[in-house]
Amino acid sequence: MEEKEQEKNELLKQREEKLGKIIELGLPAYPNKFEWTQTVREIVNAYKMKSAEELEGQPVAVRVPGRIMLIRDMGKASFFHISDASERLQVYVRKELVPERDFKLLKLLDLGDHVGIAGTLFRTKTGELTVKVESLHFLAKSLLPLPEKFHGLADVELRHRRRYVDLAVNPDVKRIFETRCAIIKAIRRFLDQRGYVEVETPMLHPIPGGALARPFITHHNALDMDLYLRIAPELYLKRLIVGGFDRVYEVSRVFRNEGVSHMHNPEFTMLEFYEAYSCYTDLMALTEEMVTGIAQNVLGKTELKYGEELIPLDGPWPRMAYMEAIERFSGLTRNDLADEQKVLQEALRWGMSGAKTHSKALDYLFDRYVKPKLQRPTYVIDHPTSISPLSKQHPDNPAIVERFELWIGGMEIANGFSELNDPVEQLRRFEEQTKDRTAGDEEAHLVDLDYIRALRCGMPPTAGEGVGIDRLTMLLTDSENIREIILFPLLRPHEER
RNA sequence: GGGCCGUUAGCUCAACUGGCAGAGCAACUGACUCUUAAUCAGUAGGUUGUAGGUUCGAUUCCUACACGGCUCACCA
Repeated sequence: MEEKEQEKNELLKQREEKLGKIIELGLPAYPNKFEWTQTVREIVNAYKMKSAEELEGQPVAVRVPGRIMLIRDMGKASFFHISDASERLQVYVRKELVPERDFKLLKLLDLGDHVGIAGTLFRTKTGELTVKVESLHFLAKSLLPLPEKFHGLADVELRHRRRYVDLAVNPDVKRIFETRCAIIKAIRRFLDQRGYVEVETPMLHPIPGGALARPFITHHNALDMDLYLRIAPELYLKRLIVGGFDRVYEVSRVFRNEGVSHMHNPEFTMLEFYEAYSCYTDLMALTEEMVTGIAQNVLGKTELKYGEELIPLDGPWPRMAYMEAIERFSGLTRNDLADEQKVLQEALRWGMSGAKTHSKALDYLFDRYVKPKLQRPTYVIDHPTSISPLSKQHPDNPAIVERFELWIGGMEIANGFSELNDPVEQLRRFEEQTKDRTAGDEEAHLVDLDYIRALRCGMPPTAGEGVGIDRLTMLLTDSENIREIILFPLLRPHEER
């Protein structure tokens, strides 16, 4: 059994032997520190435009760490590339130019090893920016080989299971996550400038609320109580509005115990923000400014390429009432849509499963007919009250609410509304939801009596909004699968071999 | 959860109708002091996802299972 293991890991054994020889050279196996002055990316950015003559006239000394990605050994001289997972830099080692021990070290290096390079910049005769090495420093060994230098790691499953390898060999992957970071930073900057306060509210909820979704259940031992991983921070943020934080936001993880797909990961990141003394039209204007601002900031332009589509973000973004949108794209008349039987039939014809209510069936038709058409930024507004238990009704029509969804590239990017602040009406809505739940709708909202108490204390007129950071990132990085923009997406565990 | 497709060397992929499991890269040995996926000569590397079945013989056909991709259903 053990012999078999050893045979299996021949590549591992070879590299362990090389590490042994490196130790024999008197070098530490895992040194603590390399004093560096520049990163690979800094060097490439700063000197990529400098000519050979400029580099020769004013020699640039560098000390740069990196991982070996490619070796071209020619006996008494050797070229290799080091990488910081963003950029690559060529390095040239010549036997007569480095200490004897460094040259011996060179022969013991493998693809994937971390090294520190000290030397000066020059250009080879083919024009590539290169470091002429004066000393070579061993930093850490890669005992397992990196994937092939040309194709890299292509297997999607392995890329996501072993993100560390994916990142190391595929520079575009690191770029996507840098863009994700830039998006979140731009959002914070945008809201901070407008007087928003960033807050943190509980992730462990005694009553899950703020969205229509099934929660994850967990348990607190000392208190012996079940808790739910939050499905939305909404109800806590509005409690803060009651308390006098007029503008709050939270960027954080929410958890929904639903299916997994190219658009859904069980944990994902939401921005939610609430602003007192505003209504939903104010937030539509704000969102337009924020999203175009982020695109400008992150991409340097306001036109997106998403899959086959070219999507200009220029405003003003059209607003389309929910019922009118269904009418327009389904070809059904207003009277048809008012007829519960007709709507149910139409939805079942499309493949809706199980018994559903009139409004659920309408929403189904919306997904089927309208959603794919909403490539350019569009606000769908004024949803039915029955599917919006936390939104405020129109003053002149209680059947619909002051709500909007922002659709771009066929994806729902944001959802906002004027917040319902009437505790009596809110309790009535919760009780409606309870009926749905009794009828078998596991996603229906639960009654949160403490939230009702908060509303009774008086919440000012307020508008609030949630933005799916993952979807926004997909849009801005032209990613079709949510797993491309989540570092460690949920996967079934796989037996290690 | 349903349907379709996939899983072969460390990585990327071949293998016709069932007939000795192959290449490139990586690795190893050697040559090479400006290379660009360096080149040249040689070597080694496999329980073909797992478990059964059919067959003289299975990477190939059948069944089940595991994991993944696409898609449909539900959700953001």
